[in-house]
Amino acid sequence: MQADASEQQPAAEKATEAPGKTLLLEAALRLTSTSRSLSNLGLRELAREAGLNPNTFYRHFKDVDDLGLTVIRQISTQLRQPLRALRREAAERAVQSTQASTPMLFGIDLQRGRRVCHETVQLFFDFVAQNPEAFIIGVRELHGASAVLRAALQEVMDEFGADMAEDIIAFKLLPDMVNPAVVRQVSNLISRNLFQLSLDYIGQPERQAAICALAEEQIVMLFTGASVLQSLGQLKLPVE
Amino acid sequence: MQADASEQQPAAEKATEAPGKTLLLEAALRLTSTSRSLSNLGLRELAREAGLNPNTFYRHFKDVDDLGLTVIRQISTQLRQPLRALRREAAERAVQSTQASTPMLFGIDLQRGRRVCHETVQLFFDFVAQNPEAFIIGVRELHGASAVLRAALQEVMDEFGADMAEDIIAFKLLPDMVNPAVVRQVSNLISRNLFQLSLDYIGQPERQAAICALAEEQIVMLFTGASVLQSLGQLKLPVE
DNA sequence: TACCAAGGTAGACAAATGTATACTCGCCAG
DNA sequence: CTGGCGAGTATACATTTGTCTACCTTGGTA
Repeated sequence: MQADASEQQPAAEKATEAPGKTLLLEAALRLTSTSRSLSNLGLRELAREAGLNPNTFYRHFKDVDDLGLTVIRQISTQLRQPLRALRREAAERAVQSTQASTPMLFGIDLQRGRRVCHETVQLFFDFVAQNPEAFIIGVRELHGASAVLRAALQEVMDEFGADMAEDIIAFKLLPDMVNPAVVRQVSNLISRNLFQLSLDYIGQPERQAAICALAEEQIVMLFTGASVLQSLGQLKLPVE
Repeated sequence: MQADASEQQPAAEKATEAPGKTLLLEAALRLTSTSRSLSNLGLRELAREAGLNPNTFYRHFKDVDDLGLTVIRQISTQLRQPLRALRREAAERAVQSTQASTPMLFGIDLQRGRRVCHETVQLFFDFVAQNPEAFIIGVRELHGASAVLRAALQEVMDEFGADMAEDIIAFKLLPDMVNPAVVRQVSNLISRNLFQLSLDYIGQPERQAAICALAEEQIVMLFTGASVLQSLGQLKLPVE
């Protein structure tokens, strides 16, 4: 705790990280996305994959769980803002091509909703294709054997859901009358589902178009259902 | 096949299997639902947990993956028919208490739908509470590290989804006009989601009521959305 | 100049793992 | 009675793993 500002910045950037640490983290990504699961990769195997001495591990991590947490944090920051940015881009792109005709239905503009949805899903899966390991690890460890990692990833997923809910409200993709709590609920469901679908997308390249379409339909269904039910006063609010 | 009276079943009615095999399978259930994941439990640890000699493993299984597949098959037969039976029970129970007033909406009977949904979800989560390990393992290995187990479980999940779709059509829970392919799609989504929620249900006993309600709302939303969109001709059919 | 800490390596060791070979026991058929 | 067979055990061994202690290298700083 002193005025040494040259390095060691907590949550800023990973500007100057030890090369070994980076190598280990990359090795973890490689191994986990193929053979192993984060919770159970040996530190020796890890070092081997990274081309380092086993003991180097101890210089940077305490546990394997410690490394796991680091990976998850890294993934979180790697995905979160880009996903938001991408959503904004999609929304603007869709709004931009708006015509005058707006046949409303229970307070929802179907045409526009579909367009936003289409763009968003498109960009989302492009993004998935560019960061496959992150998604594989994310979904895998979300239900993995390690309680610590599960909890951490659960939190990350919640953040993603919250982001999405915020954006939905900001862009008025659902009618104003829909309760924010319901929006959050829908968002959580959608983001969970999108992450699951991302694995299919990665694993079955021949079905990519179908998967996109599927995701789109599901989202539109949920939005429609929520709007209709809300406008009929048939929606029970999520308790606590 | 024959009336051999000499029976030995410890806790479950496993026809006439070698006691060691049963012990090993039970041990696998115990270990997997807590600490480990099917894909990576050692056969020695397994034998230890079962109170057996390590080599006994080889008498019954070739690999750990072999054992994994056995466990999955066992889980599948353990869940599939009971789940269907439970759904029928719920449907009948809900239909039985039907009054005359049936305010239709886009071809869907909201009141009745809600009742069936409520009963089904209720019974489903009761069932989850009675077979926690099966659900934990199911969801965990569905995204686990072993490709073989993943594929096997994916197939199981598809069967569940197909069952559900059949029942939805048989019980006319969605209007006839809704395309069967769409029904299947909705069913898959719902069953995926229910399995995910089952983990929350198991892991957070204090939120059980909330989770039930959540599941219910989500299902109703999807059904409503599908019906409304279909009746407006706004549903794109899933390709291929 | 000397120092020192961070990053990385080397070697060693007990423990655990997967697997092979060989043994035991109870059972039913001939 | 005997021989084979399914199920379980005992022992052994090479490999792999996590972890400890000690050493080397580098760049910055007092």
